[in-house]
Parts: sequence; C-alpha cells; structure tokens
Amino acid sequence: MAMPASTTLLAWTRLLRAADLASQHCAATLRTLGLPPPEWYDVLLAIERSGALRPRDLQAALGTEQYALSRLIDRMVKAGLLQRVPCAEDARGYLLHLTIEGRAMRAAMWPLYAEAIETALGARIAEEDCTVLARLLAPLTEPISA
Amino acid sequence: MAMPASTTLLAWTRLLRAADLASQHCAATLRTLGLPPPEWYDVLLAIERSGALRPRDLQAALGTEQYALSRLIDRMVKAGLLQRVPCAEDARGYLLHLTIEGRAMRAAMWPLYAEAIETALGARIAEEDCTVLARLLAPLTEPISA
DNA sequence: GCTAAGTAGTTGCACTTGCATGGACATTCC
DNA sequence: GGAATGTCCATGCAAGTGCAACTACTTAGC
Repeated sequence: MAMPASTTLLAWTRLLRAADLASQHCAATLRTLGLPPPEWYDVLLAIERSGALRPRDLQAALGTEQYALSRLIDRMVKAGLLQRVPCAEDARGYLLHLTIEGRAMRAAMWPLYAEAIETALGARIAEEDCTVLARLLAPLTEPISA
Repeated sequence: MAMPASTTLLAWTRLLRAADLASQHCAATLRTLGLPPPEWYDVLLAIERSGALRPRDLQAALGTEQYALSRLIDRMVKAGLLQRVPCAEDARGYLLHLTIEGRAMRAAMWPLYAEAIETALGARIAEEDCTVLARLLAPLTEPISA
C-alpha cells in the first residue's frame, strides 16, 4: 500500500487534465461542424478496417463499456451508418457492417477529426516529444490488474 | 491545416486511453469503497487549501464546466460537505467553506484515493519516466487557443 | 443429452451531463 | 444616473451513463 511519489501526483493531474482538454477540444470541434462525436469515428474506422466486427470485438478494441457500446451501436444503426447482420457461428451476437452512408461519414469526418487532433496535440508539442510521450504511455494503455 | 504525423496519432490514442483507464480505475475504486467520486475530493482539497473559494475560482482551478460545477456544488452541499456563505464584495456569487464533515471526508478519502493513483499510475511506470511524462504533458495542460 | 456455468448483448431506472437559456448583479461608457 | 454590456451562477430539457438485472445462446462437466 505504497503512497504515490510527488512526481507521480504531478504526472497524474497533468495526464488527466491534458487528456480532458484534448478530447473536449476534439468533441467540440466536430460538434460545431455538425458532425457526430469522436467515438462514432472510432467505431466506423474499426469496422471499416476489419470489414465486419462483433460488438464484443469492438468493445475490446475501443475499451468501451459493454452497455455503453450497446446503445452507441443502436444510435448509429438508427442513424443509418451501421447495419446488424445475424452471425452464423453464434446466434447470440451479430456482425456489424458499414452502410454506404457509414463509409461516407467516416471519410467525411477524418480530415476534420485529424485537424482537431493536430490542433490539440500535434501543434502543441515537438514531434520528438510526441514519440517519447507515446513510448512512456504504452504501459498505461494495458488493463489495470491489481 | 496540417495533418497529424503518425507519431502524433499514436500519442493521441495512447493519451486518451491511458487517462481513461486510470481515471476509471480510480473512480471505480472509490465507488466500491462507498466513497464519493474523485471530483469531490478535488473540490474538497481546493477549498481546504484556500480556506474559502468562489465557484468561478473553483472552475478555473479544476477546469470543470460551469454548469457541471454548479450542480456538483449543489450535491455536495446537500451531502453536508460544503456550505455556501454570501459574498460581501459580489452579491452574485458566494463563498464555499468546508463543513466539519467535509474536512473529515477529505481526510478519509485521501489514503484510498492515493492508493488508487499509485496502482493506476505509480506502480505501472518508473519514477524517472513519470518525471519525464509530467514534463512532456505540461504544455498540454494549458487551454487550447486556435 | 441434461444440467450447470459462462458469454453476448439488452434494458429499466436513477443519475449525470451538455447545451442553451435565463435571471441577477456588476461594470463601463456616455 | 441610466442604458448597454459583461460576469456569475442556476436550470429546463434532451441525451448519455452506470449499475444491476435480465434474456438468450453456448460451452463444459458429468
């Protein structure tokens, strides 16, 4: 039951603050443009990349809570971007495909999403620092065990 | 309108994922113990440190949205942890003080909050790396201009 | 093959959040 | 000193989230 070092606390507050600012900026930018929020893009991209995905695989890929994902999918299906198709090997689940509109939406979102990322992160930190940052953060992206 | 470098994108995804995992772990830990969420601690600490604070100063200190803070304060007042006292210099606002219970709650939360931080961050990264991380994140904790 | 246990996904309910707006006081400018 | 503008905080409403069940199918054990 070790207490955190002061440097740990500093990193903690900055990590949360930086991530919050960055994601807020991104979400706000897309919203202002009348586009869906960033999560939608992540879902569209993940599905496009693998052709078709089951909810549980999306869940693993995105780290979203299961119930949150369930409803997110609902919304995206209602919006006409995704399509549920019955799954042959497992009747409990289904496969998610992109519709034409889904594909178009992903393509339309990317440049604006990318620009927001550049503004929020790329333009605020040197590229070498970015590389180091990514390396340092790597272990923190794995599930927390204890 | 520059596009992000690939290293920027990697840092982006890791930053968001790491922060999400860490804060989720923390919130879940406190919740499991029957304690209020981390934001409450941050509010209690900020007020305790300065003796009394106005909502707008809290807002600046914590980076919370104005309406979110307004309701958060409401809940904490209802829970008996905070107390609103009229503000002499500005009748629009008020000063926030900790109640005895508020002070006790902050003290009670700290060891468990701290342990969660240690588990989520300190124990997963070398201390030198933590220092570097904090330094790299510093520019990202400032408000995004453009 | 039948039961028990596990996994995939959904949903009711209470709570929180986001956005837009509103009301109250303060400040500025004439 | 009075209107216009700005700042501080609250709130209605719609939408999202978290937790805890719940249904439906699958797998394991026997």
